[in-house]
Amino acid sequence: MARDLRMSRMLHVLIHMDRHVGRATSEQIAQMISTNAVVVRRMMAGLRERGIVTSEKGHGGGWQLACPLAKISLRDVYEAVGHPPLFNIGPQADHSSCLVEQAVDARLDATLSEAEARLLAQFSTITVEEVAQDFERRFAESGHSVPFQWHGSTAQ
Amino acid sequence: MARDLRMSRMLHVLIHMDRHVGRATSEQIAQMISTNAVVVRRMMAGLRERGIVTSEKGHGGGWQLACPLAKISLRDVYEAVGHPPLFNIGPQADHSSCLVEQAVDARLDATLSEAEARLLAQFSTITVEEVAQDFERRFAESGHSVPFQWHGSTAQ
DNA sequence: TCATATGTATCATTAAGAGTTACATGATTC
DNA sequence: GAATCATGTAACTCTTAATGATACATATGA
Repeated sequence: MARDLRMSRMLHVLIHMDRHVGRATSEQIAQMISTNAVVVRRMMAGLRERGIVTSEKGHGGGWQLACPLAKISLRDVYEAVGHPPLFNIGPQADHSSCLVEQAVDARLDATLSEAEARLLAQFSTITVEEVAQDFERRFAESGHSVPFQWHGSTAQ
Repeated sequence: MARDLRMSRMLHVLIHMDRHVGRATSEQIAQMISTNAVVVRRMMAGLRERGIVTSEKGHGGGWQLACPLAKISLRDVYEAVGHPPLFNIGPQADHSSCLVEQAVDARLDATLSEAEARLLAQFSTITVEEVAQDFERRFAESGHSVPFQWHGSTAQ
């Protein structure tokens, strides 16, 4: 399929939970990000394992933030969704006996690894709280009366 | 499928052509990199458009390098294979009306764009000739008598 | 006990790279 | 100029990983 959307989607959900909904069920979160409740549980399970959210079963259950957004970096979220491969390009995974291919793969691997380390370091410097403040700036500048909109958010 | 292998494969081919085979048909190149001749033509067509190789039809035809490896950077090869998407992660392509999602996507886009610019700049600093020399170092250290091996390379 | 919600296994769908087949076109050799 | 060789390209299929969907078990609260 296209790109891995999990990190983007989880950031979206975390900010909504902090600024708007508080506790939310998988079904409600699925509507926020236009997907299925099972997909939400799969992604949120990773966040729970990292201590970012908690879950409760049964009546009144659902998902809840376990720490302030200022304590969560983009890297935390990236790791929580299973640190999917960052790059879409690269050498073949299996090793070849061809020395030319080995040299090419080693160079590409080294270059991409360095870029990956830099990008992850950058992710570490950005908190979800900062992104939430980005949103609030956009809201203030938009003149909208309601900061959130998703399918069903006004009908309920 | 997994990752985009075109850049890696074309680097492999360019070094083989320069150091070993000179002119080669699509079928011969396909054997070098264990694939199909049509796949080779698709990739090599991009290199030809950028002036990196030339092609000739008919008897004695095939592909030939059009410039020294020292004049070709990894970025040239990346562009030649159609500058495929660098990253496997990122926001959705289509824009949302949700301001939270817009803020998240803008942050991710900005961070990834910066990382992309840095990586492409790094690609620009590396020539294919340097990678070919990496290979020659490996060959010298390996003690092998034949620097190249691929399916059929010794039987023919 | 029943309704609600997570937990999870299993399968279907989708998109993009890669692989394949078929055939047209051009170039060389005889 | 006919046969052969090679590229050029359209039109498929195959494969893989992310995503979507269904079914059902388990736990919790009313």
